[in-house]
Amino acid sequence: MAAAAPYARVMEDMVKGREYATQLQALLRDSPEAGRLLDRILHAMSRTIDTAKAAAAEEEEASEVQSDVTCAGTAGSSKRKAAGGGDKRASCRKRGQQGSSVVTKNIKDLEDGHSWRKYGQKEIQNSKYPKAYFRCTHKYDQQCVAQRQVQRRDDDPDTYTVTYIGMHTCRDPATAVASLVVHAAGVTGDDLHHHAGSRLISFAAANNNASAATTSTTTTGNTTNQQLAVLQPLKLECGGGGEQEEVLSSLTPAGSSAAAEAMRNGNAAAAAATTTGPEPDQGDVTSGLQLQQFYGAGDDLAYMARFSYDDTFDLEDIVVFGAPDSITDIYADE
DNA sequence: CTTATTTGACCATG
DNA sequence: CATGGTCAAATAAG
Repeated sequence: MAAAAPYARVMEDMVKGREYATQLQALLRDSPEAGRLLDRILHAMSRTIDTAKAAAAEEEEASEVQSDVTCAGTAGSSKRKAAGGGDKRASCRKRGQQGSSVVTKNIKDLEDGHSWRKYGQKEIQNSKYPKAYFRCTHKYDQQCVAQRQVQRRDDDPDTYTVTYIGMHTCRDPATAVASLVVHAAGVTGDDLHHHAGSRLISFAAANNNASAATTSTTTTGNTTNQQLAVLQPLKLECGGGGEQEEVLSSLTPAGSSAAAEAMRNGNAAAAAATTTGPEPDQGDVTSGLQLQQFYGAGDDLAYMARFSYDDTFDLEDIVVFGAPDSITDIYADE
């Protein structure tokens, strides 16, 4: 820091701008159009900021964002050592490689669209708040290696420093590359709450067909409970030109769970539980599915949203097909 | 019942 | 040996 390089200034302004946009969004949340636009703005700004950060981090090891590569390789690991649970953890790091798998960022909203399972928490020296450790829910049934560490910041308890380690290799419909057709048919129209308190959305069947898939009701601590119903995907796309595996059909999670069942149905929203305690102490929140903002316009339009990864693992680039609207996620970075 | 979280103990590393 | 990361038994939640 110290030297206010042009980069720093630009970054500062960008961040400020995004912050203001976020505030504006809150004020304009009653206008779907405005909200949508703001979403786009925010998304664009976030991307710009991330890109700049990544670029800067490559040149000089900045203190905020760092990208390394974890050579997890074919780390089978996970051998249950009965008594001496010794895990040799080889961490080879390579630098300058793209497709970084370690990213840290400061965010206010812990939701990131992935389902995490907390496996530990530690008090950290010089930090007021503990650090929470998460692994992908599908670590064992799908060998997903993604991990996340969350720590509330000392200076700004409203934000968390989140470190993402490893990329998701799971096929969680909520997180993996998958296309779904959803339909914004707010049951009452009122169901389509904007992100008043929570940022969940309600989807309903695209085909009017009442065979609505499972409706997992996510109850946020508050009175907001909405239903998520996702139709079977009509089409599956691969993300980012890379050859992506098959469809989400050959999933064989060992344990028969609601999630597995839902997946079999191609239902993405299965375990969408968004726990937002009145005051999450620190990262101890397990996130579920969320398409964040969704300003569905018409009542009969069907939208197709596609999730794909960024090289930075900045999850969800939601693209909407066949609809004027676009779903964008709001990312309250930094 | 199954699955998730909590939490102290254990382990690796510098 | 201090620190941070993970395990796993107990417990909570659904």
